[in-house]
This record gives sequence, structure tokens and C-alpha cells, in this order.
Amino acid sequence: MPNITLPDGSVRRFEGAVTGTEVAAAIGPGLAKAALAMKVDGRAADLSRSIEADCRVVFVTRRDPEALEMIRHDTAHVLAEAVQSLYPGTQVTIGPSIENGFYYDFARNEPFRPEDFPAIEARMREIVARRAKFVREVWDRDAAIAFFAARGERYKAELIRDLPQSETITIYRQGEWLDLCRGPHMRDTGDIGGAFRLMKVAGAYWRGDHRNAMLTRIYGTAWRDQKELDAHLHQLEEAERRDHRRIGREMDLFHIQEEAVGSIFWHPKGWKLYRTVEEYMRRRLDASGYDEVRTPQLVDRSLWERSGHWEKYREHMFIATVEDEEKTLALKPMNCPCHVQIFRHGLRSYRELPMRMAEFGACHRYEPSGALHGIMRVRGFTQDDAHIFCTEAQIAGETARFVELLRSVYADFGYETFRVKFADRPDTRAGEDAVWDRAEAALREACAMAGVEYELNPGEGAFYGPKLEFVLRDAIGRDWQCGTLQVDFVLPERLDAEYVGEDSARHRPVMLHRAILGSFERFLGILIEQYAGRFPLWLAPVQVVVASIVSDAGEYAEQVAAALRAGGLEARADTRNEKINAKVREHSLAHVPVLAVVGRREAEQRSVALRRLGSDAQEVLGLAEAVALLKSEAEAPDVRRAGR
RNA sequence: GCCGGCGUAGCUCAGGGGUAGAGCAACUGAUUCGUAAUCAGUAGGUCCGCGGUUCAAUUCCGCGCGCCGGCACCA
Repeated sequence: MPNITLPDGSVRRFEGAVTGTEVAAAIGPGLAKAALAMKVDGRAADLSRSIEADCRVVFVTRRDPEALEMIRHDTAHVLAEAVQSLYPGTQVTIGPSIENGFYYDFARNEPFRPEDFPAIEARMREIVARRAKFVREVWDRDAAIAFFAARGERYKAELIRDLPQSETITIYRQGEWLDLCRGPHMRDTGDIGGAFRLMKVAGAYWRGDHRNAMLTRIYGTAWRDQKELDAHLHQLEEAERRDHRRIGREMDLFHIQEEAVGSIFWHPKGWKLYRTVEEYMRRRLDASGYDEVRTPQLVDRSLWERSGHWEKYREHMFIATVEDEEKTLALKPMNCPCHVQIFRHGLRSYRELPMRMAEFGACHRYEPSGALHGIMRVRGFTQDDAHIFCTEAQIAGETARFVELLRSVYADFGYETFRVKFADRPDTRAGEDAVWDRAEAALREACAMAGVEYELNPGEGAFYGPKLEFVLRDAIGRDWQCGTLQVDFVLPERLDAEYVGEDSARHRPVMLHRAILGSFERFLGILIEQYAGRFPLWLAPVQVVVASIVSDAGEYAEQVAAALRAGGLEARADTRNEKINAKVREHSLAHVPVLAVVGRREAEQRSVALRRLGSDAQEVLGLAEAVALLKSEAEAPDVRRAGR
């Protein structure tokens, strides 16, 4: 005799077990029609499940976030059925819902191609139109394994074999077709609707392990209705327009070419942007108690052997040799061992701690070819790197201090929110477990102190210590680690860093590896996408273009540009023999934030007509006044704060 | 690195076993114009590279390189 509590607090009493469908029907025909699934005491379940005990029930309708997930999951099942009916012999594996859609991994000798999509989609629509009921069945474990094995579904058989013994083995049928699945599902395939589309094919390793077979994955997107699908497709197009590779070319910021794969040719405008960011970071670090250093590019392999990098990362290091010398050198893949060398140079006292050693360190790593991506993932890059040498007791305070700086920097670049992940000990690591316990505990404590909320990223720490990852998102929705903070008890030991403590004895310092931007290249890529090339004035590589209307105003235009440059602004004159309309259009498309238009009138009055990007309003000011105004507007955020 | 796709002018793209095409950009000339494209003309190509098939390959086939999308990797 279950008492069922509904979200409005009302309680319904039933004589004996009832299904969700029956409960919904008892409440009203509207709900009976709209309910797709339910949550029993917070756990999602099929409407067909029977309820025997007292519980709280919430029905899931199409508008609920859970519904979207179910639509996607159900669509994945329909995709699998369609594929198996069209391509016999294809094995099914797994097919979850993901952000914006779903995928399904198939095992098939010949990978799918986008040309296969129309046929598959057509079959999927047939299956949806059939409105086949999703039917849940509980199977005996061994029977299930035998069943799938007999069908040649060895991946499914393996999945079931590896499920914990406590797990109930459930099968979902949709008409003739069935799949191993935890569920839940909606009522029938018709609930999916028609707002889905197959998007792309990709290879994917079975169980995400590169030693396993490569499966063929089909990605799709699915939504509640056509309008949502259209909006999503439109957003993808918009994202493509923001792509930093496209904007980099259009704005003439940088290029990459075959002779230097993974390294960037920065063009004048791109380098101007880079320098603006670098100078900003240098001011912030100077003001935050860091000391900047510079260390060698080429370092003998013996140092990398001592640090442990040679053993673990040798395959990913660029090695340099010279004919006359026997030495083997490596282009530095990171800066920390070099920074330890500076720390070790001379006897250190506890009074010097914490020592914050910063370097805009140019590093090279031989990244796998498939990992390269525009300027976001490259082989030659520069980190805004620093190492904080401190005592164990100083970890929490230094972490809090760092997070505060990072937040402020991100806010200055327009990022008010970002994600933080806590990556703990990986399987292969250096250092004793006891050391890891201390390092992880110290970092957790530091997060609490700094008020940092994080999600766990298990097993993803660096080989020498746990880390915080500060994650930003690009235009296409991909996440990139930018900032990081890593607690390291191992390297100081390996490279024998020590200081003299208050007790006159020698002690090991702790190292905090930390970066805010991560690499300039990656951060600039994300920044370009975030602003879609329309940078705020302080970052814009060309801040003002002075456009003359007639050739008589050409000389004055040059004077205006010179005056702006004298004021520290990046300004150029456009005195070409073009109509003002053409100039406005061109420089607007080039995302120049401010246009200063000058004709005969302005030349006579020694004034300028300012026009801001994104507005067609004109503001006529005297030249000196305009320079002062723009100069103040173009101040970097930290400079402005200091000036107040 | 693995799976799939792609590689034609500076850019965006069309084409196709036998003289390589457009728009924009560039260049030259005319035009001197008030806030998102003035007009006319000119020039521009190892059709990614190497090999093969063929009387003939940019086109078909193979290999390589690069790029794109995923997967794996990311000190």
C-alpha cells in the first residue's frame, strides 16, 4: 500500500503496487500524456517500473533537463538498431548521451563514413515512427553473457562479465532489437521525436585504451524539437566564425607552416597582442612578489635524468647533439629543473622563503601529431611559469595567494567564472605514498582556505605531485587547461634543493609549480575566440585607424596618428584613395575598436570624429582631448586600478 | 601515434584523363567622395610532394607530408 509523495507535497495512496504510468494516469490525463519517465526518491526510472513502497515521485516531462538526456540516450539506442539492421555483422559496444547529443561505438572491419549517414538516419526515422515500446527485462548474468557471446557480440559479453556481481543485468528491448543497458528509457522510440542528426564519425579505442582495438564511433546531436536543433546547428556555425585559426588568418596575427609544424610564426599584429599580454603579466607578477629569471634552452641530459623527466618523457623531448661533442642536450620541455639550479646556487636560508621564481619560459615538447591544434596545442610554446619554494607550512597560504592572483588576472581578461579540477595521484608516480598523502592533504587544505570549489579529476596528477587545473572553454566548447598549481615534494629531493632552517639544520623546501595563463599560445588562442577578434581597447593590436575622407586631409590624418602614437596608442593612418564608406567597412571588418575620421572640416578645426566598433555614432573632439580620452580608455586594467 | 575526411591563385571555393576557372584581395589608371564595398583595366597557379598506370595525370592508383574532426597523449 504505497503512499506516494508528489513534488507539491500531496500524498497519494494506492492499494498495492502501481506502475509510474498508473500513478500519472491517476493524477490526470495531461500528466499521463506528458510523463516520459519518473524519479523515485531522486533516482530515474522507467514509467513502467512498479512502485511497492512509500516514496517520493517526480515525473519527468519533455521540458525537464533529464528528458533531454533521455532523448539522447534513446536516440543512441535507435542508432545502434539502425546500424545493425543495415550493416549485419557490426557489433555494438557502448552509446552514452553526452553534452549536446550522443555517440555510439561500433566494432566493424570497415569504418563508417559520413556518406553512410543518410541511409542510417532514414532507418532511424523509421524506427522512431514505429513507436516501439522500451521494455525492461532483468536477465541472469550467465545467460546474458551466453546470449551475447552466441550472437558474436564479444564486446557486450565482456562488458557484462566485468560488471560487479552486485549489479542487476538489465536488457532493454525496442521491438525486435535489444541491448544491454542500465536504463532508464522513455516510453517508446516515438518519444524521441525528429530533432536529431548524425554529425561525424571518429575512431575511438575500446574502453579508451590505446592498446585496445579501435572502434568506429558515430556522433549525433539530439534535441527536444526542431527549433532547439536549429539553434544548436546555428551556434556551431557561429563557433566556426570565432575559430582562432580563422581569425588569426583574417586579422593577420600568425601562421604555421610545414617546415615548423607545431611552432608559430607571429606576425606584427599577433606579436603586438602577445606583448600586451606578456607586459601585463610581468607587471602582475612583479607586483605579487615574484622574481623573474631566465634559464637555458639547451640543457644536458644528465639534469633531466636526475629530475626523472628523461625516464618518463624522453620520447617527447627534442634532443640536440653536436658532431664534435659527446654530450647529449635536450631543448627544455619545462623550466622547473633549471629553477632548482638557481635555488641551489648558494646556501638558502628559511628567511628567503617563500621564494617565488618566475620565468616566461620557452619550452619545446614533441607532442603527438594528432594532438596539435592551431596555437592551442603546439610543440614550441612559452609558459608564464613560476616556482614557489616554500616550507610545508606555507603551502596553504601561497596557494590562496596564487588563486587570488589568478582570479584577478582571469577577470581582467573577461573570465569571471572558470572550472577547477583537483587531479590526484596517478598510477605511475614518483615519491612515497606517505609523501603523496601529505601533498594531497596540503592542497585540499589550501583549497578550503582559498575558498576554491573543485571537481575531482582522479589519477590525473603530475608524476611528482597533485595539481589543481584551471580550465577555460573555447568557442567550440572544448575545455583547455590553462592555469595550474602543483604541489611537489619530489623534485626538491631528486635535485637536492635545501635551505637552512631556524634550527640551523638543513631542510627540503616544497616546490609549488604554477602558471596562470598556462602557455601564451594557448591562452591567446582562447582569448581570440572569446572576443571573436573584437578585443577590448587595451588588448587590440591596432587600436585606432585614422581614416581620411579626401586627400587634402591626408597630411592631417598622419599628424593625428602620430599624436596618438606619441600618446602610447597603436594607431595608423589610412590615407588611401578610397571612399570613407569603404574604409569604415574594411576597418570594421578588421575589428579595429576605434576609427578616427578626418575630413577638411576636422583638418581646419584640428579635431577628429571618433567612431567605435559596433556603433555608428560619431563623437567629434579636439585632437588633444581625443588623445587623452583614448589614452585613458586604453589603459590596462591593472594600470587603471593603480592609477585610482 | 590510431581511425576517418580533406589538400586547385593571398583568401573563399568551382572544375575535371588532353589550353586551369569565379568572387574577394593585389597591382595600374580614372575618380576627391562625410561614416559598412566607386569604376575600368592588368597580373597571378609545380592544381601539397614523390612514384606508378596511360600516347597523355591536377584528375585514376600507391606511398609520404600537412591540415581538419575524433580517440589516445598532455611533465
